[in-house]
Amino acid sequence: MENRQKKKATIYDLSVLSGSSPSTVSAVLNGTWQKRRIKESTAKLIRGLAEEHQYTANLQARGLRSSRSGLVALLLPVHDNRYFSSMAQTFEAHVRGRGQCPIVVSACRDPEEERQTVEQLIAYSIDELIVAGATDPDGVYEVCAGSGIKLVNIDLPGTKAPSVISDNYQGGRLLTEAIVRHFNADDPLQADDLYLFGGRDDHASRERIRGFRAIKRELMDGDADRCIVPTGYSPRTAQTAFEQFYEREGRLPRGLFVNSSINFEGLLRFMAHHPNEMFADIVVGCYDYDPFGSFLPFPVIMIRQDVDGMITKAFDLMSESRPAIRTHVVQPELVPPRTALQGPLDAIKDIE
Amino acid sequence: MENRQKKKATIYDLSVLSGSSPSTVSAVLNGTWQKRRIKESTAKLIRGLAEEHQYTANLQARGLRSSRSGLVALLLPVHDNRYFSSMAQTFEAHVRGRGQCPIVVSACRDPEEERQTVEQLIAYSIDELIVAGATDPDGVYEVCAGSGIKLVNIDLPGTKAPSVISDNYQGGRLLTEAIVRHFNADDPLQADDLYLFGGRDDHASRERIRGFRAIKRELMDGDADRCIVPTGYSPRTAQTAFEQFYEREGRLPRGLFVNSSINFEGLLRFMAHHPNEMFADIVVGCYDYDPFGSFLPFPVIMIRQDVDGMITKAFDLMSESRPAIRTHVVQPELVPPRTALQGPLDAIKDIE
DNA sequence: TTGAAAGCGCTAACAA
DNA sequence: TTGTTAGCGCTTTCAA
Repeated sequence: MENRQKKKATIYDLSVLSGSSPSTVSAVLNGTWQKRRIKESTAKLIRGLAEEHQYTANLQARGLRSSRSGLVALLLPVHDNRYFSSMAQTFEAHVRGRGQCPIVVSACRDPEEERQTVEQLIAYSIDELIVAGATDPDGVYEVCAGSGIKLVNIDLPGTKAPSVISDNYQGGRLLTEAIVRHFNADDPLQADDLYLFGGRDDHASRERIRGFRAIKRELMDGDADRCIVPTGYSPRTAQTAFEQFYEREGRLPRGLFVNSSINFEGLLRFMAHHPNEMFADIVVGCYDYDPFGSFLPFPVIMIRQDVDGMITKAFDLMSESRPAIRTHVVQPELVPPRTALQGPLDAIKDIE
Repeated sequence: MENRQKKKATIYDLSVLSGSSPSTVSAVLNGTWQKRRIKESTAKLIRGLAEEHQYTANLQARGLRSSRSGLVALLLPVHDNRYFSSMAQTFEAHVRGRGQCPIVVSACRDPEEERQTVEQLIAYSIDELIVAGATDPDGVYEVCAGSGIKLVNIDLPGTKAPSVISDNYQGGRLLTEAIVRHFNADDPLQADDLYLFGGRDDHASRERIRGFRAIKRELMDGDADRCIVPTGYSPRTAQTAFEQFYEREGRLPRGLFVNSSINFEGLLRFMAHHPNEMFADIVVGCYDYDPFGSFLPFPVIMIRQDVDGMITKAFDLMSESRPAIRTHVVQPELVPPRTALQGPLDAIKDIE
């Protein structure tokens, strides 16, 4: 490591080298030089010097001075899940496209952690923030209030900032109906054989459950309000719920509405302890799309939320000066079994 | 929005309110007050005021002054994939545990984008950087050189900074052997019926291929060097490769070593156009674990890389003052079909 | 067309 | 035990 540990060049270094003042150098290097009517020749000289000395602006200094950082953050519940990871992927592309710097962090669905994390982000003077699937969006708002940050909720709505969410009611309907219709007319699914597992008491779950019930009422006899087992968003608790059901009934319901791919992983854990035959005549609907999930040995119908649509809408709202505090709804898409959809990775050019 | 848009409190505000000097306030609020022998009572007073006025430090200012930011970055090839998203999840937990602020960004496996992104991160004065699966780790090093940033490569090794990678040779052997042994002795897999698809000319692929060939030589007759189809890391190109093979041979190989879950998605796309029966007697080995992938209708054997082990090792190296420039190897794990492993999400406490 | 100078909020000598 | 002071590197009036 015989590298010159020499410090990074600053505008002062360039100012000395070029014989101009720091402010001139600054203007040239941050693009405001046209406005300052700086001579093309000085500009060129300075740019050359900057190149030669590998100048890069100190963004902390710039941010401190201008109280904006160029940082745009996405706050996720978790990374490790195809819904949110595709959201991160899409988000990054958008932010890069606007010439800003994307940063993605997760807060584990813990309201306190959400607030603390956002507080940190604010301390770094991030300019804009998209909060996805927050447990307490309004709590996050409070933290942001007065900081001048642009805030949009996504996936789960808040009441203090504009929100963009999926049409979970419609999605719930679509998915439930697809499950029901997947059974043959000669052996139709009964209402008490169609269960919803997963989710919790949040807006998305409530809406999906509402859709689930509505379809049950429209298409089936029997009590539409039963057969709902919230488990929270965790594989473990979902697994437990499936185990308990199985313990009690000696089998699984034939129709299964699983309220997120995370909960679906609970079903995988259950499957690991039981032979494939047990799932021979089961139909699963999963709210959220996972390409591998779509090809399991039983029919899996999925809902893909329009992540790109939601992110796009969120940035539209960001760029409004004073967006209305309302909730925008984006339509999700039904995905039949054995379907491999294109994803955000397909937008990336292949290497080699 | 009748919120006071009043500016955030600074140490000067608190200095006035408390009657102490800014430096005292600063010391109290950043933990160096013990060292400065500040009276417990003044400290308490100041902390009270800070609380009351919701003071939070301006981290840009602190970073500018101290030329460290508290930011620790992870550079990923892509987000949208269970290997890297679990890496992000694990990384965040580690960084949070050290009281720093994690930020995760992706660079699409593009060497130029990798360098530019890192340059930006440096401009924000990040303190430490983990570069995962970089196409050009040494290029990234060059950008970091002289910036004082701690750098560790992970997943794919470099020659200029310490690296932590999986034992891809051993993993390749494990996986290949498991595929071969999955076939019955009365109808064993032939060498020309065992193909490796995916990957490209990087260290990981080369090592896996070396393991693949070694096992072929040890366990099978025939040419061990054939049957290798690199496709790059993209679903699309992998799909094309499968299609072309099928076009040519009228079937798929019975033994399939797929060089990453991303390439496995290419196989999914192929599957979407062909009936399940075509895959009836196929055995797939996938280098990388995906819980849903493990339960597909044919036997899928997977390799799970020890993400937590690698991240832990990486941070160990970071904390060494001058770590040796060498490559540390971590053992991956073979995952039999139909296995639902615990992941980083399981470390998160369940809500509700 | 350019320069001088103030200051963003914080830290860390050095004084007192 | 605490205050004074000088910047960190940049932007941005205001003057020239």
